Amino acid sequence: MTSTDLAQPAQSAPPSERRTRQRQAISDYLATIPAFLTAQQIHDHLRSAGVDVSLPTVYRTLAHMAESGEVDILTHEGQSSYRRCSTTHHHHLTCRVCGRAVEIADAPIDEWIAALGREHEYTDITHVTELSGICSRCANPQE
Amino acid sequence: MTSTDLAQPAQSAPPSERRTRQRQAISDYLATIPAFLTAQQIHDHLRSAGVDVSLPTVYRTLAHMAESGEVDILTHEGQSSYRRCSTTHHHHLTCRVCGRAVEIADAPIDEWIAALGREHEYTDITHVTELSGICSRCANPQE
DNA sequence: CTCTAGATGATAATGATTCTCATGAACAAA
DNA sequence: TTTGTTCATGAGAATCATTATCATCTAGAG
Repeated sequence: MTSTDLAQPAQSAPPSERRTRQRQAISDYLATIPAFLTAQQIHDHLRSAGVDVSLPTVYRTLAHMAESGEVDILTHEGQSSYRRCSTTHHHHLTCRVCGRAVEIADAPIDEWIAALGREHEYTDITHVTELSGICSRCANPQE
Repeated sequence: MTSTDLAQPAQSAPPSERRTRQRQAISDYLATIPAFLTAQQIHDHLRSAGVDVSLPTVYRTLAHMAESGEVDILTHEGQSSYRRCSTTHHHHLTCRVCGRAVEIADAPIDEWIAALGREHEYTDITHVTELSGICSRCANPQE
């Protein structure tokens, strides 16, 4: 942590990111699910699908994926949920019943935010917007 | 919850809400602070100000106040923070450095949301928007 | 095949929040 | 003012998601 850290050979090594059975399984599973899931739910599914993976590994993998932008994190009542996502800035409209979510671009908000920044003299503004509703499928179950 | 709820004697008893020393102290303190504070922070302040109050009571009181709309709850990294607020629907622009927050009305967003609902066939949409930035005071500390 | 850094699993630790339950105190009524 | 009912409080334990520890394993380079 001092300025005399060992001189790394050419700074060449971005922490290697090994492809393991567990990471592959988690990533594959998320690729098929369009809803937000908790680490527990992901773990439960993989176990019942015969994939032997520990809960800490699920958390560690999700943390990695979140860091690299592969998943979004949504926090609700003190619990985090995860969902694969695109990498551009966007929001989610999540169904409160089934968890199905659609991604929403945020163009109209950006202008509004820029104006607020000027008005209140805040700089470097970031925003988190989460939308939830009832999707058509859950609103009309018998259709 | 059904249409045959018990006929309350004149519907006269809204759970009584006693005014206690502890609740008064918490409420008074929040009235003076324009930033989001954790239950811990509130508890610490009150204790060091000589108010004898337990942490569970702080949590209980904040829960009551949140239910009645007297405070807003902001969740960050699994921790909740609380701040007195006005009762109309609004958002916050919070300083990432000092926590100072300003309330923002949300008019422009409502229309956008209504349009999204129609487009994706989601009904009954609610939204949470949190904005954070750097306030002018923290951006220019020596001024 | 060997080597080694990074990955994993079992387990314990952490930390915010909530619950339990015996005791204390508002406040309405006498 | 005194009493009685009921809600509020405090101390401590319980919960529960998440993270840390550490010995063991393994992907992938050479």
